[in-house]
Amino acid sequence: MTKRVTSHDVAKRAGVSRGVVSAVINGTPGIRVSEEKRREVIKAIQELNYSVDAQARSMRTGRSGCIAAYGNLDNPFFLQVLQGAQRACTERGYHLLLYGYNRQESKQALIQLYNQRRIDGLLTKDVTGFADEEWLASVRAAGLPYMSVEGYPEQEEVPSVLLDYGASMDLALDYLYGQTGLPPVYVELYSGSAYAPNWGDRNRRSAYEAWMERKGLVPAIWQQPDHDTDPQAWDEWLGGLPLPSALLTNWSRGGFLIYQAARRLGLSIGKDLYVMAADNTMRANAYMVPPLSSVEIPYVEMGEAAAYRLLDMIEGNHPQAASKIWIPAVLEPRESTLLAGEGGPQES
Amino acid sequence: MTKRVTSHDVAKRAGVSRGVVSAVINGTPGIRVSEEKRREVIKAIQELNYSVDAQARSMRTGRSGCIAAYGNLDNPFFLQVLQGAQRACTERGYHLLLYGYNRQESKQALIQLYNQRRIDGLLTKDVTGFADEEWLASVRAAGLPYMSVEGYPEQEEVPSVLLDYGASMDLALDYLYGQTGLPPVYVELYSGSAYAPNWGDRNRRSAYEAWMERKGLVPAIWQQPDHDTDPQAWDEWLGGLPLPSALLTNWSRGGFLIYQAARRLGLSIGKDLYVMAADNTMRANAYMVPPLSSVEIPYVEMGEAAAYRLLDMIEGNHPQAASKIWIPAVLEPRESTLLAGEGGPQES
DNA sequence: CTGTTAGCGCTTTCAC
DNA sequence: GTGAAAGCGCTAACAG
Repeated sequence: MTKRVTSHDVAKRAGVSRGVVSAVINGTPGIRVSEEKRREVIKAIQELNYSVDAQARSMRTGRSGCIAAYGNLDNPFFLQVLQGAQRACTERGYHLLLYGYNRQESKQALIQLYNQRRIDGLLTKDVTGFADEEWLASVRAAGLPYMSVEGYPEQEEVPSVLLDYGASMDLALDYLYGQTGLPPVYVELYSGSAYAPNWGDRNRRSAYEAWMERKGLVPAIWQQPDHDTDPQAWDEWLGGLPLPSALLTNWSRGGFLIYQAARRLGLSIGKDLYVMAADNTMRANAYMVPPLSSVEIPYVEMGEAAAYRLLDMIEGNHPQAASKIWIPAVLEPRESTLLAGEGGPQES
Repeated sequence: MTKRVTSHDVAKRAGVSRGVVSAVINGTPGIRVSEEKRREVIKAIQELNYSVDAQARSMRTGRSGCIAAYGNLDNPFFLQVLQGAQRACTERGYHLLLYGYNRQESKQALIQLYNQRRIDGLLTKDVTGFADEEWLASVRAAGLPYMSVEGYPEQEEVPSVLLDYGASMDLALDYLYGQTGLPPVYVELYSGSAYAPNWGDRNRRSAYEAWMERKGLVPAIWQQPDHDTDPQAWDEWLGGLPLPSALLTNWSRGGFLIYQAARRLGLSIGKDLYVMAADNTMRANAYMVPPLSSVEIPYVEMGEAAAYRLLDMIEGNHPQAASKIWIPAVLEPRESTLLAGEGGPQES
């Protein structure tokens, strides 16, 4: 193992002192260095193939240059958040550490990471509407710079990036109604055995009701559990609908269930039924047959926004503005809402 | 900002010297410390809420305790690889840094990371059959411990984790044939304008041919480009098939295209056509209607295996065994290959 | 404006 | 078996 090249070596080679080398590399504000010496230093760095030792620098400066992202690694959305965060980190010269739900390694371990000076800040991808006071208390006690994606919608003082679910419903409803002229029926799935909608779904539902009211239409909501689905109930309900009908479901899985029921009943999506989803949890909307229209949550953008804000907090640039960042949903029109004449499937 | 608690403080409080503190924390082999003092130290650590400064430790030891994972953040599979790698890191006390295809920040930057002592090793998720001699040369020159997932299948000396595509085809074909008793037709998609199958697809194809030959069946291969698909060609081909037929496609996207054509022709999957995919690139097989049977690549496991091996290399535990790790594919039977009587959709 | 120097907090060798 | 001390490589404060 050949000895490591240090700033000392560079200084010697360039005929300057180590402080100058450091100043050249870091562009230290208060330090002027003549053009000639600067060139010497750069030349020496290249000739010796010198790289700054990240650990030594971090030790000296007290900054690790890393932030951590924590989330559910089973959830494809988390990858998008990571992508956004990664982009932001690269641009700002930071590094991104990845942590996921693992065994029972609690979130407290993330705070340890900060105490160990391994990270300068933390970003978590939470489930919509998530909030945990105890966790917040730990974060504050540790002084850890922190951003949540999709968490803490109702705690104004907690920095987080949120999607405006109400606006996303309006977007979907305007589109669906504009396409079909049919009063949209809302298909609301819920998880677990009892109906207990999370923050996002509560917003969706009330946005639906408000939208219908504005149009002078009467809300029609069909509510079903996500698990242990009862095909017969779906068939009866769907069979009783006037044809054609326009359906908007809160989760993309609702689209899957509707497609299945339609298949059993011999109904055609895009002719008998127009279907749209208010999210893309399955990440499969584009692959359904026919592809399922939806409004989607731009997780990449959310991750990016969260990371930028977090880095601002770390570097003390945080504009004391509101701590919430609101991101708009994106409309993705696909075939499931195309009228037959518009390039939809030929029903021969 | 209150001053940081150091091992010095702990030592003072416990009435020992700093070396002892370090020995207690790290369980340093060559250093015996009396049970009493050990207890004192642990008590002091807790009372002072002391955490080791990761940077200082790394600086001293020359190990960052981090590895980097690099891959395409647009690709959901990469998340699975990450999940496996993360699991391995957690278990072995390492940390995982995430890097992705970004702007033109070339892979060379990853080698810089090693020169900066920011990482101890690198894992890349490559596309199947990927190989890049120039990159390998850089890696070797830097002495960077390195593992590839799915890359370098034909360079025995490059450590990588690979899927046995031949075996995966046998698995799929045995299942499909066992279910249906029909000679499987192979639907082979390729990307780009000219047919230039990658390593995985070459293996798949020859495995198909060999399997058919073993059964005394005559191979039937329908080859189509993945992009700019020609619906009419698909319709004509599919319409000319005897019914029922059993279809195996190399990519799950082939399933999508088959489903679309079937829909146009009014054919029913699970009755007229049995369909199966040899991978799950779209990550949507389970959400197709009906759900699409497939053999899938256990990327989580591959990521985990790669990370463990990489950590072994870093820590010098690498058993000089073969550098290739072969992982078997996993069969996922779903409705698209169920005979009608077996719980498939009721075709009323 | 440039050079010297004092640590950052830790581990590990070396005396005791 | 235990404690003291020498750095790891860097940056920033301070002299010159």
